[in-house]
Amino acid sequence: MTVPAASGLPHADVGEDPSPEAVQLIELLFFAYRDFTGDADAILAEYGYGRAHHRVLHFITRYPGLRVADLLLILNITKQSLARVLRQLVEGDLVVQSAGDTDRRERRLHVTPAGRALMRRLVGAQARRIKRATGLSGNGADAAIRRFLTAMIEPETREMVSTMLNLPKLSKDLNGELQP
Amino acid sequence: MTVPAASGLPHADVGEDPSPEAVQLIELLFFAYRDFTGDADAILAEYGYGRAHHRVLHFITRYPGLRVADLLLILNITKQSLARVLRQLVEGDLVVQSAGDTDRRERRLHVTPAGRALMRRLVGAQARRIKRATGLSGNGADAAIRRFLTAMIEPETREMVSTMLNLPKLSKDLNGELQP
DNA sequence: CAAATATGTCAATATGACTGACGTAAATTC
DNA sequence: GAATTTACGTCAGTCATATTGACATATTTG
Repeated sequence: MTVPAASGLPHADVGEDPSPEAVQLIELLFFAYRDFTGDADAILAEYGYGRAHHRVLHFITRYPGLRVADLLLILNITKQSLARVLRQLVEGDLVVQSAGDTDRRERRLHVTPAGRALMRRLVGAQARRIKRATGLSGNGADAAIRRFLTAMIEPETREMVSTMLNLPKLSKDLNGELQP
Repeated sequence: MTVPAASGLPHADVGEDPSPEAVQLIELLFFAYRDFTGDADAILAEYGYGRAHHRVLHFITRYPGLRVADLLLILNITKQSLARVLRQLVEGDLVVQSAGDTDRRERRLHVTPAGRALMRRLVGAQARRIKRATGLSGNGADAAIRRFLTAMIEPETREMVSTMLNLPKLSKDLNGELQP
């Protein structure tokens, strides 16, 4: 398989110096990510939701018992931005909130069966595309791709992602929930 | 190097079935793309531009002499959406328009020196991140990553990207411009 | 009890996208 | 040469997602 953006566009020209390989990857990332999110967008549109809802639903599904503050850290948005999306998910009965066990100010977030059903559809669509892509990428490509994407993440963010659920407070609580 | 999202989050849970590897890549894609665009966002903010301007500037830089219609196809947006962004780029003297040689209805788009300067900064920042990431991904990872990202693109889009500048009309005109 | 924390909410604003309708100039077709 | 099509622009209204800033409420903690 050849690389479209290169094979088809012999006369491309980006400034002076920058490495053509990097520029190629910049374009591939743009198109790949756009179509990747497109899978989910189409499904979400049926429900009247958008990407923001997807992201929230995803992380609540992935890390049940997540608090609002955790979501804000993960998504890197303001609570005002989150509020509307989260309210709609709760109103749509995809997510439920409950006061924290030890700290009743906290709103622990959980996905309802309906939310799980939607997530299955979304993950299904996106996983299908990813499976196809990794399948076409050759043997052992999987690890290389994971390393690449991981290295693309801002070190700070990377650390946040990896350590977030290990933070004393959150980890303690989550373990309590997940290993009862 | 380990994979944060996996190593740090042993208790993750997404629905029932979906392959953990795919789910992991879904998350990595989210964070990787967010931080990747973040590089450019920070620079663009200095100029009062946004991602939309970046995309337009990128493709005009990459394919000089592009027509408005081509941009609409590439970006998959409406002309009304493009109009404001393009107008701002022209007003900001980053892009110039000129009537087509053979068809004077066309607006052939070109980047000005100022536009090139901005693009150099943007590409520089993004290329740096990509270089770092590919560098950390091991030998031969480059090809695997390109194949993966290419395969992630919707086949239709993929074809569009690869053939667009080979279309009789555009290819002819562009060749005339690029190989005078 | 006072202070800090977790969350919610009101209000105003920006960006980037959309639909629909209409206009204009130039090329193409009959 | 008139009619149609094409390339592009523009006006108007809307929506989704995000922002900043200010303030409210409940609960925990020192």
